[in-house]
Amino acid sequence: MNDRSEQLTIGAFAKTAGVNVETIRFYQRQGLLVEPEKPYGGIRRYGQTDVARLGFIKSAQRLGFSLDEIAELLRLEDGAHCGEARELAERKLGDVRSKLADLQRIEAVLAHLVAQCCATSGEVNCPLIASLQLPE
Amino acid sequence: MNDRSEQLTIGAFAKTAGVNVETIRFYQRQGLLVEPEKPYGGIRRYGQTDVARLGFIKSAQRLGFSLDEIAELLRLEDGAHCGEARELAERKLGDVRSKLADLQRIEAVLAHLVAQCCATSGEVNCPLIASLQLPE
DNA sequence: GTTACCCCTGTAGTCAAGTACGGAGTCAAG
DNA sequence: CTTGACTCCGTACTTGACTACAGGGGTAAC
Repeated sequence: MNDRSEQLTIGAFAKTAGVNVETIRFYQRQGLLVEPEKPYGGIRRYGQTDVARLGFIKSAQRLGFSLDEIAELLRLEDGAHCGEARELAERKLGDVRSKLADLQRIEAVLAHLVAQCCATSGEVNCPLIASLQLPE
Repeated sequence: MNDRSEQLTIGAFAKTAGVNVETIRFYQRQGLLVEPEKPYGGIRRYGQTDVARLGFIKSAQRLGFSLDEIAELLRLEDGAHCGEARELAERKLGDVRSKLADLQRIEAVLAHLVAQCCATSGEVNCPLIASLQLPE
């Protein structure tokens, strides 16, 4: 896109993204982030697309995606062939939707719990657990 | 409740819940599951409430809750005092809602991607990443 | 020109969450 | 009353995801 934004050293990149420098190197080794080529004897530089990509990794991770799964998600953009990408996307979409359903159930129960708490005191068995026989 | 259901050996319990026996023992050590007291020189038995509880643990885990967080959630039922429980529940509710928002964003983008894939071929930069500058 | 700060590469250590295993005991079937 | 499957308990190993560190080098400011 615009080369102008390729300003950040790895340290600045890490700070911007709120992660450890070592984490970036680790992701590079895992193939989640690309190491920009470095100028002769010089220092690698990072830009906004890298920051965005790392932000995405961290977000997906908070939702329980493993690094391997995230790598798959990322491969959707990194030029995977069309059919393959679509299939992958559909599978992930299924995953995501079932996670959504789980979370919504938990949300409902927690909200209920907050509302009911201190209101009822006769009940003993937790609605949280009771309502969470989720299908695998 | 009904003692009749306390039938399962740890092996049967594990099979029912779809986990490894060792995982159950591990959760007991971590305080996520209670070890039922065992009859003199005998074998411990597990019931439906244990199965449900374990199911809950696994569900919460798939959503990215750590075992420590799950332990907190479980403590909501296990006789935490009311105010404390409510506070915890509210905090978790916040977590859950932000996870929901993240997931919904991912869902939208994936769905879009599946729909668009093979339809457009001029675009290069991934909407997935572009749309996922989530606030921490 | 040396001090401070950051970069590069590689290897090793940590922490959470299991998973495996060895040795002894239990229990039901044949 | 022994055999096979299972339980109990403890300890050790593994995997995923970092995190730290050692040893070497560049560059910019003083």
